[in-house]
Amino acid sequence: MSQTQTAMHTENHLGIEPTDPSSAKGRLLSIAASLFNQKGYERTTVRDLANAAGIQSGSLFHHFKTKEDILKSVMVDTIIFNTHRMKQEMAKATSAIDRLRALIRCELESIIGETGEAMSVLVYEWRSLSAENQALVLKLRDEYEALWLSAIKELKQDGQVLGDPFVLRRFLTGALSWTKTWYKPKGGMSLDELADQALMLAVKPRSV
Amino acid sequence: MSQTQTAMHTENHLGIEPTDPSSAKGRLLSIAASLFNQKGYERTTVRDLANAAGIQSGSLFHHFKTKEDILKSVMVDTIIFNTHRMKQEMAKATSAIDRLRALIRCELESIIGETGEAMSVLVYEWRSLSAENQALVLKLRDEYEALWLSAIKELKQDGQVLGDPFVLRRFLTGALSWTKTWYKPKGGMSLDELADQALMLAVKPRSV
DNA sequence: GTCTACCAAGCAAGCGCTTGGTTTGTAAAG
DNA sequence: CTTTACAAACCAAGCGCTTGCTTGGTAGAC
Repeated sequence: MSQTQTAMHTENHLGIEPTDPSSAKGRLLSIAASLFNQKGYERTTVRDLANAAGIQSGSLFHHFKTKEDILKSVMVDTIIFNTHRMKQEMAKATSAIDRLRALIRCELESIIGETGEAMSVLVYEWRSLSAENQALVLKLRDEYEALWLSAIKELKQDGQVLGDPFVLRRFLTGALSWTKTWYKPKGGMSLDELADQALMLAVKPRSV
Repeated sequence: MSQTQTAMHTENHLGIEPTDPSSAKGRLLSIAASLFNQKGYERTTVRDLANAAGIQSGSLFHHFKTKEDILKSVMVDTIIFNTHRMKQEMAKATSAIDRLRALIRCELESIIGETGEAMSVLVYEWRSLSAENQALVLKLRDEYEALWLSAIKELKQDGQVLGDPFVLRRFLTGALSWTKTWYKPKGGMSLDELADQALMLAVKPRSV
């Protein structure tokens, strides 16, 4: 099941290892993320996927049990990868507000950067998962969300944010994920500037 | 094409009339909105729709040219209806901040209230439209968005909002549409309280 | 007597997935 | 170095089913 893992130590609390991106399976997952993002999961056929990968449609089922298994793998890999990166960035920050800034930057990076297509799939193709796979993804998400809530609650205690931390996190989830539909890095605004505008939403003006 | 329209004057600047909700066609649209929202457009078959309506699948094509025509009608009707309501509420507001509050309340109402299922379809099933239908919906959306931008720009001139108005509107779009996934009216928070929390995001604290 | 709303039946195309067999990469055995 | 062994990766073909949609016809309303 698990191939030789020479690189990063990216295990999560459930003990699930991400797929090696340079393996054949990993290449298929990145193609799948791209197509699922462009056309949607249901509109993407196994023949589309195979065609983009340059193989026969039946050969996909050597790597994955079902089509849904491909979708699940895209989602799980993305969460694990981004949770890992976020933890690393959080550790570097020194103040409460820097921690929130790091979270916002990481989330924007994951949405707009290289894992962006997979992140969109994670948000938009949720309903196409079976109940069991939804539960699995949800469990992985919990770890990710816990990081956000602890950072916001810390700011709340310092009196630097208004309103309910849970509500604020959810507003931010929506606001940040939606950037995918309109933000273009070449449009004059850098990702850091975008992150600062988002931070402006969350935090009281006098404290920024 | 257009049946006798005794009720509301809900024409828009493109001259498209909404479907009468009490007609057979209108009933089908509300069923379609519900199923498209639950299962997604692609996963919903014409047989599912017909079954929920208590008719044969072929009979659907007496009312709509294609399956996509059903999706388009759901979306167009929803935009026209909500733009109309928003204009009415805007006219009642007396100050700039009240106008923004009215916009937020209207959008939340449209997302969480009776048209909520259709609004979700509008956001999530965008990709399933052909290019021509996407352009049509986009044109209707422009009128809706113009209302938002004028209200935010007015506040910006008074110095009551930070950051770029376009960016702020887009953050709000995401934040508000995302409420669909988590907000439950029975959970203790009223829609007005939710709207106030959203207003808190947009406007400087000292000005609320 | 025409029009709207519907039914019953089914077609052609496309779907996810299976099957049995072939190629390719790797590594120990001779 | 060559041979043998074996699993991983893939192909070619197609099965059984579901899909959106069409067709020719009928019941009831105004």
